[in-house]
Amino acid sequence: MGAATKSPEKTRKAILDAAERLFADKGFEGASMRRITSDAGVNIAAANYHFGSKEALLKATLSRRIGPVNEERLRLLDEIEARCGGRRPAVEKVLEALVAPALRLSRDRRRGGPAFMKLLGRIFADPGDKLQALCLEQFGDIGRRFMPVFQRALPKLPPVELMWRIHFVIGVMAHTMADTQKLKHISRGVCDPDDTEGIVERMVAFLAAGMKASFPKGETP
Amino acid sequence: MGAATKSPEKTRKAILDAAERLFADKGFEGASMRRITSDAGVNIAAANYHFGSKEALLKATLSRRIGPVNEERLRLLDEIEARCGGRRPAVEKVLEALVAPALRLSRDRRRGGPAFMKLLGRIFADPGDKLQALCLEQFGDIGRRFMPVFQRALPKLPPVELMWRIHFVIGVMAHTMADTQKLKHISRGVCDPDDTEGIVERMVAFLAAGMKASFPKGETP
DNA sequence: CTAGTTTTCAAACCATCGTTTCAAACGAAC
DNA sequence: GTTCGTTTGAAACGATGGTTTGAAAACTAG
Repeated sequence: MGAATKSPEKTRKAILDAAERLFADKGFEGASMRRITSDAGVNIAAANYHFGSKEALLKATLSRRIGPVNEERLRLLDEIEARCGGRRPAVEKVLEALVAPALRLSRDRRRGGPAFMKLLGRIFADPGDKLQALCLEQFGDIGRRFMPVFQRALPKLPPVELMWRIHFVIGVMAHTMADTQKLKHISRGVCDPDDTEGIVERMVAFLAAGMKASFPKGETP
Repeated sequence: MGAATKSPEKTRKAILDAAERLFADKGFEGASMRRITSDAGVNIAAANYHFGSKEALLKATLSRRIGPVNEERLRLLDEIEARCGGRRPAVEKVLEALVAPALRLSRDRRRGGPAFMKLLGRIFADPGDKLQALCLEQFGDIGRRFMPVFQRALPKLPPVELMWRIHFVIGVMAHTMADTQKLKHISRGVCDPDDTEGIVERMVAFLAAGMKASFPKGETP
């Protein structure tokens, strides 16, 4: 009845690591189970034995990383609300709670690093039915938790406008997360994609200004 | 020696239309030549006969639409520079020249519509080697033309910050272009993705505020 | 009309895909 | 050591992928 305690977990991890890198590089359809298991140094049947299917493997690959990130987001948000008591929270802080944990993940090479960021950005931009549903499943709670806090931080902004702006925020996040090196190439080394804290600062400054902007139909909140 | 003048162009167009829709919906790897040609109502060999390969078909699909959009972007930018003479151009106008043509394309159902926007957003978010190169090939000129105008519109913003912010702008564009219906679903119908001019207004307002924001290291331009 | 080219078609080719099978190897419990 | 559930391995399955082939069909030119 006892399970083998060492080897199975190693193969699971090896498969997840290889899947993370290959899904990020080639996309869901572009990465093959054969290449994944080959890179992981295990038999192809082991992947289906441990995860059931390719789609389930992708799901496991995402969950392994997104879980902790989302937990830290919620923790930061709790902290913000605790500190500001009844007063209205600063948009900058809320944005940072949303943006920073994901971006910081990119520096922790032991926990996924650039590969997973690329993967996340790719999944976000994928209009495929299944990946779309997977997205909502992984981020639905975050959306429901952050939305009202944003609304309290910007009480004069109509809900429609707020939704659009959060949509824009997600676009900036996804695009910045999806690519860590292209900008360095384009800017000929001027922009450093490894300066995570610098990027967080810049994103928060940019996004906060956008969130607080006066909106087409009228008043400035 | 003479070419059949009517039918071949119809098949080419049918293939391009089907490819546009399927590449957008399923991605490059996810869309099959068989499905594309089947949807187009032509034989599968016709695609390889007219375009040579799947990759060349994608390239043709992109070129057909991007050309006119980029031309209008440059036209609008010329117009802006002509009107403001030596004075510094308004960031809002420059942003609109960059953003509006692509977004307006989505309303012209005869010229591609939502399918192509989805496709473009997808290509942008794709970290694959070939698609990345294809992207730079199609948008390199636009970047080189817009960059200095943005710099003149925001003279006090250091070039590094400007590059990052343009990077953010591209993220918002790509994400908004890539998805026309998801937001409607999430917002339970509150946000209308078909209100193109409204979206342009909102994006320009949001992005202009972000571009003009004070930056971390110091002064507000 | 005929000759010659361009375009279409059904079929086949060969590779690769995700998944399954089933027997061998393994590890812990008795 | 024997037993039993867990994990791995090589091979095969059925399906689908992009691409090619060679002949029929459609067209233009003379």
